[in-house]
Amino acid sequence: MKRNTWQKEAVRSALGDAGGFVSAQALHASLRESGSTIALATVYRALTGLTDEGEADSLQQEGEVLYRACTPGTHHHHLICRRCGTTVEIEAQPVEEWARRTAAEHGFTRAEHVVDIFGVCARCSDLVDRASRP
Amino acid sequence: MKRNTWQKEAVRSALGDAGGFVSAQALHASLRESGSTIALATVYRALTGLTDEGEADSLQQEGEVLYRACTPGTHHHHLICRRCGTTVEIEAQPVEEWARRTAAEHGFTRAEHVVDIFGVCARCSDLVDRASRP
DNA sequence: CGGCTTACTGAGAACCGTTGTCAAAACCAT
DNA sequence: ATGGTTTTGACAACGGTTCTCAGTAAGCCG
Ligand SMILES: [Zn+2]
Ligand SMILES: [Zn+2]
Ligand SMILES: [Zn+2]
Ligand SMILES: [Zn+2]
Repeated sequence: MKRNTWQKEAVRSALGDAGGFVSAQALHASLRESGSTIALATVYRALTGLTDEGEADSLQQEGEVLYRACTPGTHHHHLICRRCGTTVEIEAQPVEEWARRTAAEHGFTRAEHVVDIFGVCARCSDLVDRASRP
Repeated sequence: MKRNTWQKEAVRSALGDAGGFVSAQALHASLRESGSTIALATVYRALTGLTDEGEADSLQQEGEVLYRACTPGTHHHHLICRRCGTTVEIEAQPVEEWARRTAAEHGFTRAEHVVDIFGVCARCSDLVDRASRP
């Protein structure tokens, strides 16, 4: 039987607070900073669990896996700030259809797709602009 | 000054022969099998170089980076067989526009996008079907 | 051609994110 | 409370990639 522990809850909650995509290590660090004694391996295990249960999405960037608390049960994509990780969930029916059609046209079966947009969010763009101007 | 070595040429050629996405380690293994004495680190260095010069595309899958010799100078996406790595380059103007518009709508700047379709190619689908049928 | 500079290579160590191991802790049905 | 079982924490191990550095060899110049 699956058990509930404060560690799992702490990870779920910290992931929610993060707002955007974060790495397991970053999440672990922020938990420790707020006084938690949770172990790194436990954070990894909790994140894997959340992902399996559909409560979190994950993606790979620069050799590490990033996680985010996402709306469960919905197929969606992401618009992610490269600077601060802030993320917007986006749906795009046209893209879904295009993907399905393209795969079929080339005889591919069991097709999945990866569609993500990386950019610099409004707030971060602002900060960059300000910094580069005297 | 940049120099030409048989090692770089060997990697370029092997990558071309591969046809689809392959890992640095797989490429190294296949080079050794065909008698080459090239070192693994050199394969990594050559692939990094080819990627920087736009002669190869790369993507991450399951914790490793895969490379492919791609049409240089063109923006395109990929339809990739999960089983054999066979890859088709695809262009999708509607998706390009959608990505640009979506980023702009949310105030994101310097937007890039990742759009790839993973599936099982016709040949591999065939093999799977045959195998699962008596 | 032969020498010289300097980029490149090979071998292995180091690195880093992640997963495995196992004894100790803690959850929870009874 | 008790006991069977899951989960945790500390640390070792792992796998892909990068770094280090001494030795090799491109390619320029005479
Ligand atoms: Zn931002
Ligand atoms: Zn989709
Ligand atoms: Zn295939
Ligand atoms: Zn595109």
